[in-house]
Amino acid sequence: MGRPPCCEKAHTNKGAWTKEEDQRLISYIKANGEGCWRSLPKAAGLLRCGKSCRLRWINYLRPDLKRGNFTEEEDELIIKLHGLLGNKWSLIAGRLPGRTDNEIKNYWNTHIKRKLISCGIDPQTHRPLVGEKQQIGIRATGFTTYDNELNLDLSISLPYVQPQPASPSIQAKITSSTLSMAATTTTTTTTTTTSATTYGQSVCLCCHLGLQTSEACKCNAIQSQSVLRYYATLDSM
DNA sequence: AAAAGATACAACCGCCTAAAA
DNA sequence: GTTTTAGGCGGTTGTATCTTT
Repeated sequence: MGRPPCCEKAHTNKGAWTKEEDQRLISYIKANGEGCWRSLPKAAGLLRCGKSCRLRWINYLRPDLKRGNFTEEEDELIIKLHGLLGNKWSLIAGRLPGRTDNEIKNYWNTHIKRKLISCGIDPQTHRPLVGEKQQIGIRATGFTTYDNELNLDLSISLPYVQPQPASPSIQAKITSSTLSMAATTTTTTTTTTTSATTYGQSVCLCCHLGLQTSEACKCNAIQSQSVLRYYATLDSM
């Protein structure tokens, strides 16, 4: 009973992929597209399990991968998204075209973590490390600055759509979205920054977390800054 | 120049959920 | 309804490469 396994574990290769294996995988997916990883290894003539093929393709072979160093903008966006989402690497990767969750996770652990710690910021909580407050700037809003390099100002927003007369059905759709984040990055915010009034009543992350009384709550000061912001409608709470 | 230590990242592991048998 | 696996995810490890001593 149950599904048969996709491969015999004893007869699958492990470890680093060879160029030949890569080539087989690429050719197969080019010809047949991504699909059933379960049947792919056999069909492509690979002695690998489907899971391994999927990982190799997604993290390394996909043609739309960016590779190369992360830009300052990407750094900043990762930090902001991490502050909002935590270790949800796949969600973070979804906001960085051409980057994979694995790549971002590695980058976070090897670069950004250290960068934050050196700034006196706890990489998990995004709050000042104990006894480090004097080393960093604390803005009047209550948000921390990273030696004036990074802005962790966070709020939640719905994806931007062209403003148009809202029909009742559209309004219903909009308000039913749950904590959907704006598809805006620091590289695209110049044209897609969403104001708090785009979809009616929205609240910032602080409100969402029940921290309305916090100094960090800036619901009333969200009008026109071209930084990444997130909003969620009250209906979605 | 060699050894030791630090860093970067590809790949694996284990867990969870949904789907197939 | 139950069992088993695929697919997806985050955490961790192994190892090649780089830097420091």
